Amino acid sequence: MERDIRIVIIEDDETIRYGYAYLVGAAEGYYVVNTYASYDEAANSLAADRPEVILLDIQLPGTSGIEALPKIKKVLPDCHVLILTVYESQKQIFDALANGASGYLTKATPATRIIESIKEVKEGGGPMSINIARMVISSFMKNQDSPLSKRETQILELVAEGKSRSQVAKQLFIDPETVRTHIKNIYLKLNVNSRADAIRTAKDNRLI
Amino acid sequence: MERDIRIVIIEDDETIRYGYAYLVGAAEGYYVVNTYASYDEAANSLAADRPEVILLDIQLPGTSGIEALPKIKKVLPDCHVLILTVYESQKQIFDALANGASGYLTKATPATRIIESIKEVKEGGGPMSINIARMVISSFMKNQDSPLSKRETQILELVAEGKSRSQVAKQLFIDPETVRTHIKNIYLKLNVNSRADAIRTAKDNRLI
DNA sequence: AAAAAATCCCCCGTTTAGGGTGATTATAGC
DNA sequence: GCTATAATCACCCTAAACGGGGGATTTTTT
Repeated sequence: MERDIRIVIIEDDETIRYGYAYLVGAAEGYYVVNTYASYDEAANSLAADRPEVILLDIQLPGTSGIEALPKIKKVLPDCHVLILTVYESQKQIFDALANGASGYLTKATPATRIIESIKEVKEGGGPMSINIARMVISSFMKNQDSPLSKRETQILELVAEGKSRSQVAKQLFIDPETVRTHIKNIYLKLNVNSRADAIRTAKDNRLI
Repeated sequence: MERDIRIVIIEDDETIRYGYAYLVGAAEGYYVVNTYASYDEAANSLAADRPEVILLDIQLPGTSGIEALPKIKKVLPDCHVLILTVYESQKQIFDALANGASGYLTKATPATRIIESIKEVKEGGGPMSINIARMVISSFMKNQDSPLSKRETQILELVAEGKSRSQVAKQLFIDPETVRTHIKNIYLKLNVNSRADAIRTAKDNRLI
């Protein structure tokens, strides 16, 4: 028979902390080693706890969840960390995953799903709602109703790569003067008068 | 009692197609309306099939899965599309999700997981392995051992925004000549001699 | 037929870029 | 203490690029 999965919960809200500890601890195959109200409180005991999975709140007093992540990974490199949060903000998700989190759960997630998720990350898979993935992707998608024509967009993209008129012209097999006219029109449409402003405006409105 | 979920499978490999059709069709609550070997073959019948979920192969003869996606979404806007593929290439995942796919399954995915996934996407959630998400994220992470100093990186980022020396200088409260020196050193380190080349090289190596 | 997009041309003056060569200061590593 | 790296500023130079005007043609789309 398999050993229980060792779990640590770091969450400042007492109700949620005890709730999770009870729910997860009651499930077969799961052992909640310890719970803490903050990372600072957990820091010295984590190594001794030897958790395989940590449920980590983002909003913590003192060291935030994001800040705690690399520290945790340092002492427990093989430990999987599941982030708990109320908000699904894009930046949070990015930061968490970039700092080594294994997954992301909102506090609305039902207990059964959390228990599933713990098992999944332990086995190498991972939970992640498609909505979160969509947010990531949407940040790459261009605005559908851009004031710029296709050609103008294409040229602005090259300009945003730092290319000069003549470099753009060569790449598109057109005259530098044509590139120039396009850039003039882009400036008119975006109401700017420099490359930097055009790039900034275009990026802000996701035209490029 | 609930209606069965109507499913269509589009997959050129006959073995896989029949295999999936059998496995999914045998599960309770799932009804495989039709199967096709290509999108071109399916195009005229899809509206009549009224599928709620489509399993769509990426590599198809004629119209590829990626090309088919927007067409499918046009006639069946509420239909969820799960992409089937052998390769987890970053570009494929991006394109698929950007074109409206609801999820992404590799062909190694066990049948039970596929059936789960169909239900999940139908109910609004979605399957997505954390590994895929990581690939997305990793494309944003900067190289840890960059040859560029912090200041150089910072300046190159501003240059990549189309800013001139004087604009960068103003923003960083330093002399344009200092900016220039930094840019020269960047060029040296990256072995380039133009802004466009520096930006390209830096982006290729994820320095910015 | 009208509008939008894409192409090219010439005027002008100002700014910028990039190569070369040098210096000072502070910080960090050996 | 010495050395390397980083960050700061200076002045030489030329050629290229930029942006504001003006106007024109052609193709595509509506």
